[in-house]
Amino acid sequence: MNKQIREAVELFEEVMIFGTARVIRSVDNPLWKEYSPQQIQMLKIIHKYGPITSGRLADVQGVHKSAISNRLKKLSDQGLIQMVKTETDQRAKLLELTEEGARIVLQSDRVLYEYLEQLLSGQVEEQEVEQFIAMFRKLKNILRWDGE
Amino acid sequence: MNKQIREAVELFEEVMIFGTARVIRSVDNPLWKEYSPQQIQMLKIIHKYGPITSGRLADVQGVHKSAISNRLKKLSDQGLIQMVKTETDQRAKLLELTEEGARIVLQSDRVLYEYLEQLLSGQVEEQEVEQFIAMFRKLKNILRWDGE
DNA sequence: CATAATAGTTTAGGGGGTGAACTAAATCAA
DNA sequence: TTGATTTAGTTCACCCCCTAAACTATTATG
Repeated sequence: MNKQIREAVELFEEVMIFGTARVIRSVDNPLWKEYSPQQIQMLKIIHKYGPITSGRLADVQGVHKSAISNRLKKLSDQGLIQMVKTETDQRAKLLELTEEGARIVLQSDRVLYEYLEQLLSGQVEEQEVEQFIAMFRKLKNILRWDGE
Repeated sequence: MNKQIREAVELFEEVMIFGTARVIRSVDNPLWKEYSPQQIQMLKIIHKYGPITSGRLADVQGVHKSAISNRLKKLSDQGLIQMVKTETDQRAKLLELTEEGARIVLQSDRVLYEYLEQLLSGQVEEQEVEQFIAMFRKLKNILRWDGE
């Protein structure tokens, strides 16, 4: 089996699978202590895709509906998400962010931005950032989780 | 704030933080159903660094000793890990893989290899693999979790 | 109208993690 | 040497994540 590919696989595992978890744990910010990455992701998805149903959220996050149900309860208890009435389907619940929820999303963007900036400062060339973007765009497309 | 960096941060988040979890969940293989990524990682670390103590494992995996204790119990119950006597320090427990444990490590390498191969087949140029390796080597160094 | 499909919730069970309390062994120091 | 302190690991309480199956309520369909 191709030696080069072997190294790629190993790096993929070390950086993506094992490394990511460490990075997340090492971000030292109250916002990340208070909300899990999955909760933040849920807020971001709602922020981006406007009023959205639980079911759709489950598809986008790639988990079962029950996982969303659970998160929803926690986040709406904290006043970050609110329900909107649906005229059409009485079963569906449309979710949207409260102002506080939107604030958290913006704040979390800043936190990650600052963390990465500090992590990368002086380590990366302008040109490497371009390469990084190109490669990660590609990765995103390849991994293109089928749930769209 | 720099638009290019903003995109890099967003891609980092989408691919690394959110994407990785999806990839892991979507690997459809009995081995990955039976053992968690953290369990696999623990086996690999023991495989690579020979007889090793719990404490050292906690450092390498970047978690508390109690998390390791828990995993250790599960994995040794399944006969993948065994204890070696230490002559020097009676408190320390040196861990090593059983033959079955070593088998699992090799098998798990194959599973990931095959999964990625199938995922990337026809999507990636030879040259891109080189770029990928270069960039991930760099990422690995930058993220260089301090626990060595 | 009765049956089937769909949206969400709930519950049980297993994975991950932290932090503090606790045992036992090793070290240090008076 | 002995008493205090540090160190290696375990255990426990508590939280998050997830799946899968059972269950309600509403909508669609034959």
